[in-house]
Amino acid sequence: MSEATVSRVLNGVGPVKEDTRKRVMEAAQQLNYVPSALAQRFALRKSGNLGVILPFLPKVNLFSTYYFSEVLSGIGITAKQRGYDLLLLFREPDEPKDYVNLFRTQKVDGCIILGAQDVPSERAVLDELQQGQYPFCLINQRFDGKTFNTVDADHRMGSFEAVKHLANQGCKRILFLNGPSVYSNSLDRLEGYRQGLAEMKLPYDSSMVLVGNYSRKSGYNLSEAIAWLIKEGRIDAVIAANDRMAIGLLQGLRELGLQVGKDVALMGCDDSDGARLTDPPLSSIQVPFYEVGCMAASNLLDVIAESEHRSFEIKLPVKVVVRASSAAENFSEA
Amino acid sequence: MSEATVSRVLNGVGPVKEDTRKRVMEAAQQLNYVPSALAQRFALRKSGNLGVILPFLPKVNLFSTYYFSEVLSGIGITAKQRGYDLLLLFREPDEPKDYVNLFRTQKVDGCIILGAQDVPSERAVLDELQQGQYPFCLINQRFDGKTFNTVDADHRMGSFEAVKHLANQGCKRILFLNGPSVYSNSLDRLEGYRQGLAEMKLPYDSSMVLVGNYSRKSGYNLSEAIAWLIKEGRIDAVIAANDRMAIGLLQGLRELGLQVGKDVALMGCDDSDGARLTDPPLSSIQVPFYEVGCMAASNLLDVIAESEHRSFEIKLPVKVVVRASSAAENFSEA
DNA sequence: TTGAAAGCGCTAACAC
DNA sequence: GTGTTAGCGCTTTCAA
Repeated sequence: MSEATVSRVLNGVGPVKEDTRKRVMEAAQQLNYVPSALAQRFALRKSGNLGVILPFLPKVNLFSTYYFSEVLSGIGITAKQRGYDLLLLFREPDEPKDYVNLFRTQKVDGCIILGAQDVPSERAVLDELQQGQYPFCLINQRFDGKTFNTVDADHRMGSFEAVKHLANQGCKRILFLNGPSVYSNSLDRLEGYRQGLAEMKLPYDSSMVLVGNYSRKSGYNLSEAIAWLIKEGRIDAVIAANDRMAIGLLQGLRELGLQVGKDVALMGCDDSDGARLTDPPLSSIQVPFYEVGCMAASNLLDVIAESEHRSFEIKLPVKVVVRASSAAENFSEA
Repeated sequence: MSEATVSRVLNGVGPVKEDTRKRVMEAAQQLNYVPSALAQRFALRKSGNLGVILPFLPKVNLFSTYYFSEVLSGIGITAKQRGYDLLLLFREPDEPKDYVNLFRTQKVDGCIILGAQDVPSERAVLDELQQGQYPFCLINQRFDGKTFNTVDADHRMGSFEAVKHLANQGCKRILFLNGPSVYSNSLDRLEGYRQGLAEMKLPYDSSMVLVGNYSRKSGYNLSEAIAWLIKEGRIDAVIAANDRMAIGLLQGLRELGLQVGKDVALMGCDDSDGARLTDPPLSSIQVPFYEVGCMAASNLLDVIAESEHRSFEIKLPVKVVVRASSAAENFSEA
């Protein structure tokens, strides 16, 4: 029996007589034979790997581990179903981001980039990828003026709905604690916030937007300033652009003698694990991170399989999750 | 110039005249040439991949994402430094755990297994790996009677010190809320707890050990029973075998009108992100998960490189972190 | 110090 | 339907 026949049987391609098929299968069983993925992939000139690029996470995680685990699981499960392996790539602070070499060395057939920032160096590298026709997909980050493949959540709608929710609870002056604008998230959320204020006919001025860096500490550090605004009656609600900042703020406000959910309404974004742990529990915007991961992997693998140059920009819906930190019955204004 | 020479230059092996070395390097630069890792690995019959096997995580994470991110980062950074790529392998509930095929198909040169359980099927598969001389390493899990490569934290010492700490705060009757015994962690922690009680001459009887499943919910569900014990004066402190259960318990006790840190002292284990988010903040046992990951990767890669059959069992120290949930000045007993 | 050539374990034309 | 053969892009003997 020839090598080629065995290959045909094991890959289920080409015409094979049922009888020989059986004999091959039996022999393989007997000899305990499994084909070498290494050799297969070499012969096919395809790595069979989907690369996932993680941003550098300093000791104090600016990104929540929750976010990454969810997205990663989504990608991992989807890739697996489609016969791909997941290559996890950790970025380090100093090193140049030569995503292109990942492809040129044939380590990956496609890659998904997490935590990208809208800065010139990143734009340059992504342009290079696109010019090389290397399949890649960004998660949770858009680049204005570019048509990179993206899977994102509808963050604009999220803060829009958050404002509406707070307004319906009786809040009149809502502060927005945003994150850095290198993340398109931040811009989207800000836009939704302003649209929400307009929709609900609530006042806005630029002093009602503060900026942190998405860390818990940055929320905590702003708590004095925010406590003052609350005590002065200048604001009666806060939306933070992620849960971590909201939690930091909540802890800071408590230390300053203010009760979140009573003296002020508070909402986070992401609906991470932590939102359920605080006292009071934190209202938040639920983002389907797992599905984001699935969509990214699935669409990217489609592109790879079809080797067409279709591109995609997917936006998944989010949902307001109301908990005690913003429930009307709790706070004085209502 | 021959193929062989180029190979020698790029890999820095064999004798090469400095002049030709330069010419090769320049040419490579000019042609923008990078060798195909795929072909290299095929020729060398080494995948260049370190596999990391993740346990199946159902929707409600029994394992904390914190734990995995830390361990994974440690593994990832170490592997990268040593020229290895990380292959992330998600287990799924039904599928057979055929770790051996990972090696036979040459997808990995070694693998690190997270979240292994001491159950017959897992033992069988690990035995198979060992008999096949395939290099692997367990994280945070020992198997009695086996000499598998392991990197673990000194969980026994952790709960031993936790008991001592609580005793020093004036606690006299300490309940232990353990996790399932398929994890060697749980057994180690139980042992440390009992040794600690003995050391501090505190009473023990089997009714002082309860068992949850490491989820927040399981801690929450036991809060009624535990509240009763507290109100009866039967216990004045609780050590939970992980933070998640401790946090669930804390939330449950609060709902039942008990103040943790005042009516009862509480400690968790793992010192996860969540320990800082609760009110009061949770005392816990800090485990160097990042270092655990580094050690596992580094030792396993040594074994692979030396292709000797050395085996290792490493135990890293832990540290009690005291926060308000167990601080003497807060609670009535002191 | 360099080049020629064999071979790693598969797949895919192509011929039978 | 099945076998023959030529690669895939490297590394590594061996000879020069």
